[in-house]
Amino acid sequence: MYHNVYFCGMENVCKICPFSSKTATPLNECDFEQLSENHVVVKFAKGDAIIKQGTYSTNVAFLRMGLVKIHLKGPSHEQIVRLVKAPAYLGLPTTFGDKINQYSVTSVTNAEVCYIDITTFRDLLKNNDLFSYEIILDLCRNELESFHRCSNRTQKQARGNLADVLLELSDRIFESEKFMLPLSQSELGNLIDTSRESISRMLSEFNGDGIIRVNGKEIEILNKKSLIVISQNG
Amino acid sequence: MYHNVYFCGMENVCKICPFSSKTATPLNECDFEQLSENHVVVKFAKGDAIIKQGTYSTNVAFLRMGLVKIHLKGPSHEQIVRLVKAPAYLGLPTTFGDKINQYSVTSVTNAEVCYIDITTFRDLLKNNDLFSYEIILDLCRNELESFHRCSNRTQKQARGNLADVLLELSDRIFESEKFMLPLSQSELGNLIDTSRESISRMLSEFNGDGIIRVNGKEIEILNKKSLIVISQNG
DNA sequence: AATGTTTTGTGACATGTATCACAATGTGTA
DNA sequence: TACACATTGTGATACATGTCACAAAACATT
Repeated sequence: MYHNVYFCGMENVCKICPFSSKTATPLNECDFEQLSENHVVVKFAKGDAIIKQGTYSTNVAFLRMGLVKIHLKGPSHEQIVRLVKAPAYLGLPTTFGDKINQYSVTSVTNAEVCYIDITTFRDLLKNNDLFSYEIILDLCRNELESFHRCSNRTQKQARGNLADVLLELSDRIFESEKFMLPLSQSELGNLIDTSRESISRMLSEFNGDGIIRVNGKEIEILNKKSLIVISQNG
Repeated sequence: MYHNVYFCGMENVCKICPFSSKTATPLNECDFEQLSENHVVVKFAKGDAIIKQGTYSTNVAFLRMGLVKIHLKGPSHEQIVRLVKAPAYLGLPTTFGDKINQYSVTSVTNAEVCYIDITTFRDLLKNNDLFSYEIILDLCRNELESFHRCSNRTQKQARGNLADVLLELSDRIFESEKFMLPLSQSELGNLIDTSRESISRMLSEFNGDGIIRVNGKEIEILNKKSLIVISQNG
């Protein structure tokens, strides 16, 4: 675990803007200056805790690089609620809520997080309509995603959910048919609400059926269509 | 099903403000005038569809009175993702997203909804920092709630989830130990991801154990402590 | 290389709950 | 009042998946 903290110069601040790649928010001169003076970048190694449930937080965290998992203590075990890929803001509910982190965020790959002073962030929201609008857009997208995820997870059975995750990793996270599993099998279990053993059995099954090829942590999707079918059959 | 549409005069507009009862947003004179000219109130009877998944929407809906359910088509059946009590905005993700409603909203009691023209609403956001801030706060709260709900629903078994819902109805929705179930048993099943039959059996069980008293749709909570224990045991 | 620790594979078994079936009861409507 | 239709109660059965147990493999550390 290493923390490499450094202050950003102007040349790095721009990395904050493309928060939503589709509709990047232009910041004006003044905004730039404010930001460059009030934020700090921290590097995290794979597995490091970026945000810890229950702790106090006074900064806004912007994930500028890497992949992280959002997880929280459930009634019976730790639950991973989603994977988040840079660029994205982390822990906004804490920023606008009671300042106590309601969930943990842990890096799944090496990651870089940019911390912005909370008052600077709020001023930015106040003075930059487009910026607030972006934040609202993002929160709305998350809400929809939560709804869909919730209805999927609870209605499908384990095979379907695992197929979903494999497709998500391939399509959205790594954008490749072949990738290294960023999570252990028990983490995958926590993500789709099933046991470690079931994950192991299902991966073997998919492998045996020629749908994927498993080689250690390396996964190659051989038959995407089958995966989609599995993911759709309840 | 009856629709009683009427335009609001100034005296009604104020009902829009207490969107978050804790931190009501003060609107200035100008805002008031804009709003009173650009919104319409519609009454819905119990069971009416307020928003229908898949339809196009150009208005912001503000639930000023009543109780509604948010539900969407899941892979195997309709799923109720949450109950929402007035006052609250409905369908914000649609407002800020692609204008196609991603979920349905149906009234569970009689309800009154105030429709605000979308551009008026956006202008309001632009010109009123506090207002945008309220919206962001609300969305953040929803995100947290979604996370917790998701981890509860998937980790607890049916008894625990039913206990949860009964407690929520008593504490948050009706604020009374005794209330009429606003949903049928199959709707309750869709809410906590279990079958209609299981709901029936569990209600009988709770009734037999003296934890609640069931009389038709009327429920009285006799032993809240037991319900809490049940809700916490996975 | 040797050793301890974490992760993975797989069998046997227990169990919560979905599903089917059908009766009973409640509710709205002509 | 009567009839159709939706809701609820309850038994019998099936099955997906959690849990336990233990071996094999992978990985890290000295």
